[in-house]
Amino acid sequence: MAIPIKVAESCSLPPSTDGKPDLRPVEGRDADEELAILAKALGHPARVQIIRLLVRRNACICGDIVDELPLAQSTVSQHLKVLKEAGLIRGEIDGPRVNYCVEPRVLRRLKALVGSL
Amino acid sequence: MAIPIKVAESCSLPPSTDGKPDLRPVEGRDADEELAILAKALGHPARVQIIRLLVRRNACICGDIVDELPLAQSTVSQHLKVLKEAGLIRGEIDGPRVNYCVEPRVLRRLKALVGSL
DNA sequence: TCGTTTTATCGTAAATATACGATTCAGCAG
DNA sequence: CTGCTGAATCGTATATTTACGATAAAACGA
Repeated sequence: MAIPIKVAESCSLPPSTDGKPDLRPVEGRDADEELAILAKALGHPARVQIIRLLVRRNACICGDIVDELPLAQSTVSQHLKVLKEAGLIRGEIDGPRVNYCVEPRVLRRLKALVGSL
Repeated sequence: MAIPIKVAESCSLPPSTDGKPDLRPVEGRDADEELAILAKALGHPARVQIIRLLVRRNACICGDIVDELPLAQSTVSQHLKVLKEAGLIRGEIDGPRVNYCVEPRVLRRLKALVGSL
């Protein structure tokens, strides 16, 4: 008998107001790899803080993030890059500034993956 | 006005059959640090696989885990150590073997922390 | 006691991550 | 065009992670 692969939505916590449901499986090799990538990106206190900041305020200028953290500008930029490469955040160019915001879909995906454990 | 610090239970997903609720806050510097540690421990595909294995089967002999993964015994042992140091799993000595199992409390804690994002 | 089995630890090489200052790049304002 | 501001990237030093084989340690069974 085929093992039934779980799909997301096993826990639709915050009633998830926006976006459509993510139908990709939350188990299997691909899901494991994805979860590992997302978890790794979150695996540093500074990056957790950044995500928290971006969730609280809807979006945030890079400079404001630098002000909130006790780290050099270049270091914050590196952390932002890690989060961006994992897909957790997005940066929109706004004049000379860059406005960062979380990717709700990916954050939801992370929650679904962790929830499946 | 004081900012209300969130406490866990914002999402009590799998009806959480065992154990008492974890009343520690899911925000703040300590929570960030804790989430970073747990996420980092999960930040490798092999370790995600191990956790999945231990959740599926209730517990698992170290050797069985080695059999399931395409890695050397010493490497698996190292990954187990990382997970153990993060508190996600526990190893009980059973004769010459070691029986590993997840720490449900810590796994629940991780879910609460991720859910708070 | 002597092997056998099972797991942990050691030693090590290669890769990645982390932090910083210095520099570069991009987008305005004048 | 020139200079200013904000952000990214470079260069670099140090630390951590990851993988492996080899070795040690622990718990039995004969």
